[in-house]
Amino acid sequence: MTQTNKRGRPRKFDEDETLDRIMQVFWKHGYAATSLDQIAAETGLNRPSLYGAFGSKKSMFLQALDRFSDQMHVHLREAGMSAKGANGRMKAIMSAAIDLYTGRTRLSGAPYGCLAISTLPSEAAQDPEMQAALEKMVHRMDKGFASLIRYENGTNLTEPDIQAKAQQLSLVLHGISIRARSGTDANSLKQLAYSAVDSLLPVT
Amino acid sequence: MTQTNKRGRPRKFDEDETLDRIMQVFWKHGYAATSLDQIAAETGLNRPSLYGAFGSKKSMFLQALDRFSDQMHVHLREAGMSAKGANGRMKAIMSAAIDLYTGRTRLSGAPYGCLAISTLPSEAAQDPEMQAALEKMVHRMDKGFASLIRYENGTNLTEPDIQAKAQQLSLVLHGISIRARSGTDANSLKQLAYSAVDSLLPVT
DNA sequence: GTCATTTTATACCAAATCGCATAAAAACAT
DNA sequence: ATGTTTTTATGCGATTTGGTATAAAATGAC
Repeated sequence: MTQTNKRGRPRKFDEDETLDRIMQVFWKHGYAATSLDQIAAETGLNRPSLYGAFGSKKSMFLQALDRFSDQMHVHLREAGMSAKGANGRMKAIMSAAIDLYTGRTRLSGAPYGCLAISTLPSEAAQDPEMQAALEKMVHRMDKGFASLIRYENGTNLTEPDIQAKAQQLSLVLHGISIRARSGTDANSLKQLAYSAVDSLLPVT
Repeated sequence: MTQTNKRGRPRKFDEDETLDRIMQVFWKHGYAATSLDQIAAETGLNRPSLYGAFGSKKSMFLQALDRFSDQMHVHLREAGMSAKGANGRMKAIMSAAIDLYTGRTRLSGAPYGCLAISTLPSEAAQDPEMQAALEKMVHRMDKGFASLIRYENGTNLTEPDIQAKAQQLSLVLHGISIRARSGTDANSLKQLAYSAVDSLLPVT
């Protein structure tokens, strides 16, 4: 056991809660348009404290993104558990994602779409780290969908087919996050998503 | 006929060519991360000239976006003409869009995805004009796909079905533009797109 | 209590930002 | 030529940017 004795002046803020607030600011305004002053105002901290806890602006953003990714995948995984069969589980996941994108969860307070899809593309072309982060997010979703299909599949689909279907579903969800950001309501999005799931993973 | 006599000092630059260059800068860096100095350097003009010709930064961006939208739709329409049947035409359109997204056309010099999908989402939540522009881009694509399906359809699909299919295809293409921006190569994207088209518009 | 350590708060800095004021330059009208 | 009009070029200027230096404050160690 490492000693966890706190030396020096104690922090006035909770790191996770602060990172949640940071996430919200980036989620709304994107990366470039967010200033450290905005973040300071929203978190109640001042810039030196922010820098001490999370490093540079980019480092802060990437940490918020990781946190978003983890929380989103927990959220979707839980939703997937609540139904049966590939078709049903995928619809539940789509529904949960759309709730997230349209501001109907505790994680998302407003219809800001997907943090990654809404903010990373504008940075990806000028910053390899941002591009890598985008690629990682996309691949993580691909892998998650593939493993669900693989698990629920009655050996009907070959592995390449599984991968292809998973990518198709990711495509659809990314497109849906764009539409959520453009103002489309949750019900319309769910109709779209369900019909996409039905055509890709028909009920057996 | 209004007299088109040019009064005053003649311009040293071509407006369309300059707008093309402006478009490239926004395409690569997004809206917020692009500075007027960058644009000035890239176009060879100085800021007052830019302002005189195109107005504010946002006005410049929206004009570049309109130009992109028009040129893209010409590009896709031409591609659609080159094939027969709903399935074939849609595949040709997808292929042309992917060429555009991956920097394989004269319009796009690099694999920067779609100007609209790569840059607008990050601005949409804080600026209603940007959100409206994003919505307009999405709807324009929906309408284009719907009219193609409607035209090629042998009265098999009802109008709501046509709209739904069109939106599905838009979803797919938006997702593909995200992947293009994340670095996926053109061939992989085309495989994805073709298989999506086959499942949504099967050959009769 | 005194020292070491860590966080906070204020203030600063150099660079970059958008927009515009001002004046020179280049054309046409008369 | 002289004046009018439009574009160019230089440069200002107030604001904002990300990051940090400095010092005060708050804790534990001894």
